[in-house]
Amino acid sequence: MLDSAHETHPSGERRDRRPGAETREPAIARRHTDTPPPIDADEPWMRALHADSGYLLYRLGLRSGQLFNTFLQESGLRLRHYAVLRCLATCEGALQRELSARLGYDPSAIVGLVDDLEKLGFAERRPAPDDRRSRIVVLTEGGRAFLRDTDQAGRRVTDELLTPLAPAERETLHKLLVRVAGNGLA
Amino acid sequence: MLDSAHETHPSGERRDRRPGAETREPAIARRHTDTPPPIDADEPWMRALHADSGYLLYRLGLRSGQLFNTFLQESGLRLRHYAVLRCLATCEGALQRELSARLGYDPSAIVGLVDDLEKLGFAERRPAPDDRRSRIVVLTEGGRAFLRDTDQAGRRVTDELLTPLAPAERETLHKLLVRVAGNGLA
DNA sequence: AACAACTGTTGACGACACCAATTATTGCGC
DNA sequence: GCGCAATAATTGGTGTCGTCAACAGTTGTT
Repeated sequence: MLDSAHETHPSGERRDRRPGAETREPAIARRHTDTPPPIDADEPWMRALHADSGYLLYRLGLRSGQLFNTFLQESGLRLRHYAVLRCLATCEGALQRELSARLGYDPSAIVGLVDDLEKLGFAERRPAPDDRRSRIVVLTEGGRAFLRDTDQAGRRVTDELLTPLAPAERETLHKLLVRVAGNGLA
Repeated sequence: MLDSAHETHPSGERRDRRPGAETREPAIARRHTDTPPPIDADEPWMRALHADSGYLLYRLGLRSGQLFNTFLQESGLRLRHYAVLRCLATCEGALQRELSARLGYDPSAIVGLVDDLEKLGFAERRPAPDDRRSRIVVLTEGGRAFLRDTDQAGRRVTDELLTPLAPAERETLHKLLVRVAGNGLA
């Protein structure tokens, strides 16, 4: 699975982007006379949005999510299910409240996710002995097997995303991302 | 308008995350006996998902988008409107088709976005003289004024997001993000 | 016993990515 | 010139997702 996660753009005419020499190619939309070209690239507010790390992060996050989902689609899961599974794998049994806090998902979202995972036999809810409100969610053997089987393919997703980066650069990027994520959710 | 783009979390009880010492705090969900702790942190598939740059990117992108939207919310716009505006500011008149390609949004999404911008008087559609199918979208004076007025606040969004990073690190991160984004959309 | 706080749960709403279909128009081949 | 594939903008529908409000069962406190 997940060999060619490339056909994201069925019609390959989406990538007419040149790295350098941006912000200038009227070429086609250049003849609606009325307004004289008031483009002053000097004006700071006229910079491209892609020059903004925040927006870049936003777009890249989207692409990353899509990539993860295409990788997971044959298993019937989606990224958020996978996140729950991975979380369960490390904390070994967690209240839904904890999952919600750790993953940054709304408590109501956890319900559906755990429902699905239970239906697939990847996790199950158990009563918490000391608090009858809570349910403890644990990974089943099936869930463990799934994680084991898909681990390698999962790594390939990030590999694919970071293709243009050398290993050392990926490390740098990762450290920076961790720093950025650090103060808020994780 | 739009001075303090900070009151992002009305109820400040969402960020109980500590930067260091993650992945270990059973503390509460630690007593559902049945399963013996089969946690082998050695097992590679048991690493936390947050150790994955791809997932980190996904979460950070989400946070970035939220931050942008709270910054824009008083103006009635959302991030995607803002992206269109900024795109128009640099290319000065673009077919909707071009906006779609540049921003990576579906053509059908552009329609609604430009509709909204037109309603707010920030942009307008003009007929393309050589192709009556196309409409050329141009920034109005109002749109230019809006960009001028909100520019500083816009920068503050990225500043806020990258708080934990020193200026040099932000530069590094930005360069890496550009590289990653480079091969696909922008 | 009464009351506030909390857990899981359901429901609704809006934003958004995605895809299919439609209309008006263009360009091309015959 | 006439049909016909391709294209720009548009509409509509579907599914995921983030967010909030409300609710029931349960806990802890007073």
